[in-house]
Amino acid sequence: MTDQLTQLKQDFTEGLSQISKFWGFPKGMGAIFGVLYLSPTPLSLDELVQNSGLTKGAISTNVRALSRMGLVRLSTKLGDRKDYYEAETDFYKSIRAILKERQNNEFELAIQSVSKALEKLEEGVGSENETEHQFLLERLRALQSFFDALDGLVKSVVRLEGMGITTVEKILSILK
Amino acid sequence: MTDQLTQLKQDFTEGLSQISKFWGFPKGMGAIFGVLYLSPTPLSLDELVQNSGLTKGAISTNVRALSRMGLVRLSTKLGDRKDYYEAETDFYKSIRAILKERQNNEFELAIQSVSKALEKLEEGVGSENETEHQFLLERLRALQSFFDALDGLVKSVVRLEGMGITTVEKILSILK
DNA sequence: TAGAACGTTTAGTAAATACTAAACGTAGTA
DNA sequence: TACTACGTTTAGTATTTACTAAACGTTCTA
Repeated sequence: MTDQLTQLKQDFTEGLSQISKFWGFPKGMGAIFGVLYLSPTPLSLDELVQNSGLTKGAISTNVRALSRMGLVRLSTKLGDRKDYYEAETDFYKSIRAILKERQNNEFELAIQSVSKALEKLEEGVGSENETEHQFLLERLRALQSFFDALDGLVKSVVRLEGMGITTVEKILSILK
Repeated sequence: MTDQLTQLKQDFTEGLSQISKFWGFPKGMGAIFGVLYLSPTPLSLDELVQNSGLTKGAISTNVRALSRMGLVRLSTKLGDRKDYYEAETDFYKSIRAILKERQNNEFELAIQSVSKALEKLEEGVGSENETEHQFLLERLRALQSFFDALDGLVKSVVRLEGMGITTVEKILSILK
């Protein structure tokens, strides 16, 4: 392999590392995905060690996270007990998986914290000061309906089966 | 103010802190926004110190970031040299501002790293091995067109003037 | 049953990040 | 000019996070 090509691949995975970090994922996750995405064949854990510079442990945990998010698929060879990993190439599918993953964790909790507060207000907490009570009710209700809208959006994207470039184009046409 | 109400407010800002962290922003940013969002009147830096538990320095920098993202507005009183801050209540407006902010920074760079790699490939780097060269071209082109689609989406959202709940509903109707 | 070849888990460490405390700059005020 | 009231910047620190190295458990093989 030419040095230039090696360099190109390194730059690419470096770029993906940045993207990964940017979206709040570990840098290494991006790097691992990058290596897999540029590989024509599935790679074993040891091959990933060689190509990414990370150690087994790090790759083991990161690759598991990637699998959960649907960005990486596990494959095996008959008579070979190694695990092999390959990059998912349908990014729209991945988006759905990632949203689904996030939905269950922190996202739902965020919504709950608002509705919990709202509940208490409606039960009468703080109603001694009527104007403030009214103000808080208003604000929290507005926030809740915003979250509900987002939640609905996320849920319907997660449900979506045939999402792809045409879906994006349809949305674009709405946004004028 | 009742203890219950104080507690409710604290729980709420705690919740916003979590959300903030989740989306890759400092925890304190969420807390500051939470305090402002629950205040009927704009607050000064010192009032924020009292209500958020953070120090002046932290608030100064966080509030600036919030301003840039359009989540907080600065207001002043005549004959008073303090700065006063209030929460933006139009969240759709905020989304646009946040996307705009992010677009210019990391997001664009990510796209560039892909197209840079693609460029080199098309200039012939790595073409000694024809099948691999072809493979890499294919993969990078797919990734680039995905990024382009996202970029278009983000750009049109940023441009959007009257975004609101109806926009969300329109999109929902498309997603069936 | 012993050994080898795996992936996983853990304990410790390095690196990144957000904060505090205090110095600082600047602009109003006596 | 000196003093005060601000917001900002900086240097240092605490906390969090992601990683390494190594121990570990399990499964296959001789």
